[in-house]
Amino acid sequence: MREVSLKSLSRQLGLTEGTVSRALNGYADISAKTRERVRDAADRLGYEPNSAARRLALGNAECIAYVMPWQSTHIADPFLGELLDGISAVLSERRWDLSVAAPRSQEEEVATIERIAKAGRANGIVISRTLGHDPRVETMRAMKIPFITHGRTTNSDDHAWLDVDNFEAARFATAHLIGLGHTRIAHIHGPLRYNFAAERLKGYRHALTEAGLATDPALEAASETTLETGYTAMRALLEIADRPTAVVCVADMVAIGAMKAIREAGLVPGREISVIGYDGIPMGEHTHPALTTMAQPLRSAGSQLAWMLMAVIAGDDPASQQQIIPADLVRRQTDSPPIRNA
Amino acid sequence: MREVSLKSLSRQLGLTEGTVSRALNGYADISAKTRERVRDAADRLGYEPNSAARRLALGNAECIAYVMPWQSTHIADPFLGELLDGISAVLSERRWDLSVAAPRSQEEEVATIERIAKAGRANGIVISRTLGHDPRVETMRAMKIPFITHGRTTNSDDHAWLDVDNFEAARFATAHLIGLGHTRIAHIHGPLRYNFAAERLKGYRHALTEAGLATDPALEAASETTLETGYTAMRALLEIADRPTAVVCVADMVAIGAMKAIREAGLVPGREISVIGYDGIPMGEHTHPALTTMAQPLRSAGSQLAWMLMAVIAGDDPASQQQIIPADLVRRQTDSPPIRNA
DNA sequence: CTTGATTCCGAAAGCGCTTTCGGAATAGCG
DNA sequence: CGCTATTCCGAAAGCGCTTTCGGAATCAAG
Repeated sequence: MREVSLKSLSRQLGLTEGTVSRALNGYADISAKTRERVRDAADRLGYEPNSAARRLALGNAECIAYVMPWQSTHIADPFLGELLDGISAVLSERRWDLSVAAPRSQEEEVATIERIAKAGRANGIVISRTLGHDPRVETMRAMKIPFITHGRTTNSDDHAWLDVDNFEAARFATAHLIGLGHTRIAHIHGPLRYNFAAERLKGYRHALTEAGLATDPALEAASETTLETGYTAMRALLEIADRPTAVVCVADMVAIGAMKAIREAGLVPGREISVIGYDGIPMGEHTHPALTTMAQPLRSAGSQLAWMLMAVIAGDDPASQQQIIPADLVRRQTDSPPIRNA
Repeated sequence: MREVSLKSLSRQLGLTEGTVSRALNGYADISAKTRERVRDAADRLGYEPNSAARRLALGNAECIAYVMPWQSTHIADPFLGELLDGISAVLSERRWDLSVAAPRSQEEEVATIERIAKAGRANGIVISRTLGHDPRVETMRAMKIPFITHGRTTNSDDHAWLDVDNFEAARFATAHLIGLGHTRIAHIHGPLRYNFAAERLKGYRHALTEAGLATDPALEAASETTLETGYTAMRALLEIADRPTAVVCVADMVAIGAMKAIREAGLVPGREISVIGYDGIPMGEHTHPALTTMAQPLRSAGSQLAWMLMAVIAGDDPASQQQIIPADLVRRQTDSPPIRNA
């Protein structure tokens, strides 16, 4: 059960290594007959070219890297699996590899990217959870390595990205609540260094202004994208004088936390206080009451990202690989007209 | 801004490639002075050895692969991030890579493993969610590639694994309910092809027998590890003649689904029917009432797996790299003595 | 049957690195 | 001061594959 190499294969066939290699790689200067013969033997013996050797000879890593956002490694990201699955799906068609790195600090994030680029470990990089100003993007630009971001930055004109229309999603959710008759609408936003959080805040404000309503700093609460912090933020919002009758949340988990706070205050989400989440996580269907949310179709995000990055690697203009996807309002039970009290 | 290679580096230093390489790799036959000089230059120019070349020369992939379980890619695995993070953490210390593959069927799972092994793409493989009889394990054994499994199979004596004591966890949870006075205790189990599900079922049954209680097929319901199927399973359990007063669930998500069914039946989880989950997901703290569960410490599972696999790769006997971790009962609000009615 | 165009394969170089080996320069010893 | 150890580096081979190039064999055409 020796390792089957090109050498052993070729010797067994009475051919040269070069010939066998060309036969396997479909070169035209190999007769159909011997090509067949070679391929049969390769299949039969289970020959698989050594990846390091192939990569070296080709000068091609045949690999793309996903660099995890370090800040979100602790909070369980329910989408990570789907994302990797999607990326891997398109890569495996070409027999490329997916390599993932999990940096432990912002410095390491940048260092990791630099090393990947310098060592030629990957043909391209994908990152997610972009910041408004993102050092990772700067680094990848400087390294001149093809890349795509899941989420934009404030300066994303020249690179490839896939992003949800965060501004519009928050604007739409807020406008929806206004349409129901709400005028005191709060917003629990995420960390504003994240571009998506900043955009959603803008969208929220825009909807208010658009409707002739004043924005009120007291109605804007900060939170991480976790249940706990959403809970805390909502508790604060419940204490202000002129309590909001609705709240737009930066994420479903935050909304679930907010609902908990609302219930604890003796109120019912969707009655005294409407709640709209964002993400469309499965759990949202099963909360009490079921959570109304802005759902984003991320089933395909991974493969989409991979396709686009492949195009960039193939030489396409990165600026041509930019795609925006809409989020859709999924009405369940937490949005309703405000209760007219007394 | 040329790529900095060993050649360019050595030329700049007036040394041979071999000398520079040895200096960088800490060989003793290089004077301290030139070693210093070489390292300075390497740092300054940001030299990073080309990974393909290094791997080829070394005959070492410096990489381990994580092959995702294909069945669970669809259900969002909240632990995936932590797992990869943990693995990556120990690998990055040695500057090894983590490559992840996402097969799309059972055949592909095996084929993926074979290709990784034959192409020498990784020094070792880690898989999770083992089945009682797992073809992946067979394949890795046949390929003679070092590997570790997260979870045992029915035949795990000779390979490395890290696993929770599933039998004991379920036994303990059930015994705990018996201790509270319950005698009609149901179990919602997972797909029994999964070893963990089979083990937990055994533990549940053992606890009953141990206490002199009869096992009752009517009290055993099947489910996937999802909220929806847990809900469905519980609804069925609520319909049987002599309704259970407690239920042990194979997973927290299942328990949450069960709680939903219980509430919908006009009952209160933890009062009319006690519920014990398994996993210890954060969400469990925030359900109503808060879910009692058997929590497993998986924070460190990833790095643990990586350490153990590294040991096997280094030549340790795989049978010496087997570790069992206990699950702990976290009492919250869904376990209480049965209500004595009438 | 000769010439030129094709078809098909062997030979060899090279991808960028590591490592073994041998030899020049230096140091240590009597 | 001569000789054997030692220190330190250059030279070269090799990792397993791909690809370019050239040439022998086969073919078609004159």
